[in-house]
Amino acid sequence: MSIRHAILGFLSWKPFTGYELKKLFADSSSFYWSGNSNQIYGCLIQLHKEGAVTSEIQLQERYPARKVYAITESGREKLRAWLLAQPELPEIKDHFHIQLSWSEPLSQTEVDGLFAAYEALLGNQVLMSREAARRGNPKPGRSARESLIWKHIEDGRLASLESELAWARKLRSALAELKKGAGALTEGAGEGGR
Amino acid sequence: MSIRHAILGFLSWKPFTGYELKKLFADSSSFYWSGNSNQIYGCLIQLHKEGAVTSEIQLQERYPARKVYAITESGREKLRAWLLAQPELPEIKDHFHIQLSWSEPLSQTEVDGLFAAYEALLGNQVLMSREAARRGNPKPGRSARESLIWKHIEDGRLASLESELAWARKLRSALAELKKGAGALTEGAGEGGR
DNA sequence: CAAAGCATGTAAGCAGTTACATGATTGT
DNA sequence: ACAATCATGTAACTGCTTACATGCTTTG
Repeated sequence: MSIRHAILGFLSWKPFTGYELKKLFADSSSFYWSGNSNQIYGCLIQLHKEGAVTSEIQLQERYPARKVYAITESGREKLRAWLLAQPELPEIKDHFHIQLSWSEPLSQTEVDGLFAAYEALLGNQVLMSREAARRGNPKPGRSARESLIWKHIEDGRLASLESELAWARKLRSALAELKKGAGALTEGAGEGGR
Repeated sequence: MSIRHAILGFLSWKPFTGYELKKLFADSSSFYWSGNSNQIYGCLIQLHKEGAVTSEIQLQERYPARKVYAITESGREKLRAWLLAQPELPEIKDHFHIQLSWSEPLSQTEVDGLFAAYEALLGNQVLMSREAARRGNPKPGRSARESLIWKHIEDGRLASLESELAWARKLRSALAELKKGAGALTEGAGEGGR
C-alpha cells in the first residue's frame, strides 16, 4: 500500500489540488503519511502520465495558479482493483516498547521518567484526537455506509490510543509494586545493576 | 529509531552472530523488522567500524565460519544514550482502514468479503501469537523487572490484535444492520452506490 | 535427490523523510 | 518587520525491502 491509492481515494471523492491533498494528509492521523510536497506533487505528475487523473490549471487573481486534479474512468478502475485486493494486517511500530525491552541498564527512576514522558505524549495525543473529532475535519459522507465506516475508524483510533495509555499506566504501577516488594526484602539493593 | 538500536539491545543481552540476529528479528513481531541479511550484516559491519562491537571469528568443523559479535563499553554507552532519549508515539499503518475508507464504489457483498478476509487474517495472527507465547521464544530474564516488562509487551500485543478483531466484527455487523434497515425501507436500492 | 539449515555478504530498488527554491499576499 | 498562507516543484538522503550469489551439511 502506498500513498498513490490514498490520493486516488481522495480524488474519487472530489477534485483537489496538490496543495489541498498535502494538507489533508498532514492533518489526518488515519492517513498516516507526512504530506510532504515531494511525494504528493511527484505522485500526481505520475498519475497524470498514466492517465488516472486529469489536471486543469486555474488562474487566480491574488494567488498563484493552481492545478486541480480530477480522477478519470481509468483512475476509478485502478482504485477499484486496489480496493478489492487482499487486506493486509496493520503494521505497528512500537518504538517505546522496544526502548523498554532493553531498559535493563537504566535505574528504576530513569525508567519511571520514560513512562512519565510517554504517558504525557499519549495523553496529549488523546486530547488532540478528541478535539479533532469534535471539530470534525473534512470527510466524505456520500452514504450512510461511508459515514458509519469513517466514524468507526475514528472511534477505533481513539480507543486504541486510550488502551495504550491504560497499558502504560498499568505496567508502570506494576513496576512500582515490584520495586516496593524488592525493597522490603533486600533493603534497596538491585538498583542499576544487572 | 532504527534497527541499530535493537541490534545493540540484543548484543547488550549476550553475544550473537549475524545469522542468529537475523532469526531473532524474523521470528519476533515486537521487533518488527523483516530480518533481511542486507540490513543486519551491513549494520554489524558499521557498528564494528564505530567500535560499538567486537567480532570474533569462530571456525567450525562442519559448518561455515561464524562471526560472533559482542558489545563494547562504548556500545553500551551508545545504547544507554538512546534508551534515555525522548519516547516516541507508536506508528500505526492501518492499511485495511484506508482500504475501507474508500470502499464506497464497492457493493455490500464485496465489502463483506473484505471483512471476512481481514478477520481470517487477524484470527490467524491471534492463534499464531498465542502459540508463540506458549512456546516462548528466547528472551532475556536478567531481573524480575525485565521479565515483567517483556511479559506485558507480549500480552499487550495480543490484546491489541484481539481488540482489532473485535472492532472489525462490530463494524461488520453494524454494516449488516444498516443494510437490513435500508432494505426494509427502499426494497434493495442503494447497492453499488454512485 | 531435493529441500532446509548454516553462514556471510552484495545489488537494485522503493517509499518515504527533511530541507531547499521561488514568489506574491495577507494577517499580527 | 515578521510570520503564515497560497502554490508548485526539486535535491539529497535514509531506512528498509526483495532478490541474488556462494557453498557446504543435514534431514526427509
